[in-house]
Amino acid sequence: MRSTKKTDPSPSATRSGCPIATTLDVLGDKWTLILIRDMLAGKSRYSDFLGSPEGIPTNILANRLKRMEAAGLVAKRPYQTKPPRSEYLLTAMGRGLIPVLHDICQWANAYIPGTWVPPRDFMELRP
Amino acid sequence: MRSTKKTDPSPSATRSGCPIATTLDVLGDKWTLILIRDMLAGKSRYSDFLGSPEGIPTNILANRLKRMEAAGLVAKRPYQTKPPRSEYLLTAMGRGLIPVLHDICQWANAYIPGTWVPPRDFMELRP
DNA sequence: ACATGATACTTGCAAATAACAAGTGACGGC
DNA sequence: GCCGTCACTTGTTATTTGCAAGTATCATGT
Repeated sequence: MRSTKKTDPSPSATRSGCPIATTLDVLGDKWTLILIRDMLAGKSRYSDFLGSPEGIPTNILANRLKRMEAAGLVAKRPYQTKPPRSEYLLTAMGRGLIPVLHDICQWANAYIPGTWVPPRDFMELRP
Repeated sequence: MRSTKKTDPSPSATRSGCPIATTLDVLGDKWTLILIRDMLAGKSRYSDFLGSPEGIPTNILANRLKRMEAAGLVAKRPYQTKPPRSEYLLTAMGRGLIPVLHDICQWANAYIPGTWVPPRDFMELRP
């Protein structure tokens, strides 16, 4: 029998070898890229992510952090033990998405009126 | 009162003005970018999309085509009337996603082993 | 010592969404 | 008329999401 006890990190089955389909299997949802954006903007702690304007629910946040760790996008690193606390940092794989995020921003600014122009330091990030 | 009779094209509420969040509100799911990929590869008809290896369900396909049309990503154009048949073509907005798709392919090829290298003519597409 | 508060989660449950299977309507060919 | 194709729609069930509330671990104040 399958042991699906607590929060399941996710399916992790890929639908095809297509790079686009496989990528969507990893980050094809409404929250994962938001978290990567936050991490690129310097956020690293649970409460940081909760503070973002989109308002991610706590259970979704915990679940996404787990599956992002499982996927290799982020690394969880303890920064103190007394109350056990960790921070979540992007791996090279995670930072590799910077060009994708840049393109998305430019696309949104070009085609969706009302989208904010990102701060320069965000657009100057390099993998 | 709102008339939500048949297949609802979707929510269309944006969570914030962030270009990334707004973009995810439009195409942050597992199927929309797959359809855009297919259209860039020359597919334009309902049965074409059903034939892709990922196996999109028919109701999801109909729903996504509707919301993509509502979002301005695709245009539905009748190509015959006798049995009423239409094709779905990318708009400039839809083709504007080409750089995003290219970056995603390169990212997947770099970080996810086993992903196919896209055909050259796909990687040479320009918006 | 004990209550209060902060941080990082987990759990329960209702609502929304997705997947699967089957059905419908408009034709075209035989 | 009957069969098949294409483009959907309609049920029904399974999975995922969102919201509210609860829990565990410690720090700090009194």
